[in-house]
Amino acid sequence: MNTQSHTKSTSRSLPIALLRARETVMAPVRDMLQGIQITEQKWRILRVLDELGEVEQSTIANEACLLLPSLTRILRTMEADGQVTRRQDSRDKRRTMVMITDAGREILKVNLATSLAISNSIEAQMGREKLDKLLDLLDELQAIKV
Amino acid sequence: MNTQSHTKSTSRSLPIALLRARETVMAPVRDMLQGIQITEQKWRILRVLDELGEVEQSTIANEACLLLPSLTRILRTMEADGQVTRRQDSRDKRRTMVMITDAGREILKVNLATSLAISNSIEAQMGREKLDKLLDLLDELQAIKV
DNA sequence: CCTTTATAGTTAACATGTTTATTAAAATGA
DNA sequence: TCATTTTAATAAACATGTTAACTATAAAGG
Repeated sequence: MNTQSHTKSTSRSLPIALLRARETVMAPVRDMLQGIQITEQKWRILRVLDELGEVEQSTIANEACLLLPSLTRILRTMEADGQVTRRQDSRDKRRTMVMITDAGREILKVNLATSLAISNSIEAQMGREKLDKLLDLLDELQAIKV
Repeated sequence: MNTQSHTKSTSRSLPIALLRARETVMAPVRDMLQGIQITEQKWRILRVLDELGEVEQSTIANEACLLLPSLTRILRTMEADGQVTRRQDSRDKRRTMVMITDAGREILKVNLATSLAISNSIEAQMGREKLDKLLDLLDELQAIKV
């Protein structure tokens, strides 16, 4: 008898189930992004910036679910590659405001159709209702305090 | 109007929802593991090995949702730290068979109560029914082909 | 004011994620 | 049986994840 015979087996483990589900969803997205030398993280950042406009880095970190140290590095290369601009906030000099560039928006534009096709494929296979239910449950899970 | 005004906003993005939910679930697990110098990945590997016995690396990778190159590195340090043993399979010399050691099992044993408490806390807040529903939906999502 | 505390971001160090290439061994098939 | 293909694992290179320590600035409280 193993150590975790009193615990739930890994087959119904929530962390692993979340990881597996994410792999399934992200696989085609990564395929899409690989052709244009953009990582999954940079894609999320571009989407957040396109949606929210000029925001500080902490906001990006929160929205795109990235830690600040990672974000610092990623934005450095994105700025060097001309996908975003950064400037110090004049009122609060601790803050760095980040904005998407035309080149950054172009990346979103070019991949919009593929991105939509992926979403639609998932919805077609899962069904809109189940997908909504899943998103609701994930929201609820994310909101709890353990 | 932004580029993705025709797309779903990041707020109902499945990839980010999965990521956020995972962060919530893993935060207390990481707290638990940090005290004993074990990463989340090593914890998953120990659980899989305890559950399945001696298995080849590909099986671990599949069960613990890790890529083989990562696993190669992680097992190297786990073997050095005496948490697992590795041996070449005699029939198929390509395979490496991995087994948990007593020291590895001890790590599971020591953290069993905390691990259970975390699971119970999540279940208490979400409810068993919703949690099962969520696991079902995640299983279903993971099974689709995009 | 001035000290204390909190916040935004960066840096450093190490672990893992991810892709591509490579090696060795096993399976396939003419 | 031998060339071809597939599989298991590793290596290398670069990006990100994660924690701890640190800097600069702002906010709070006396």
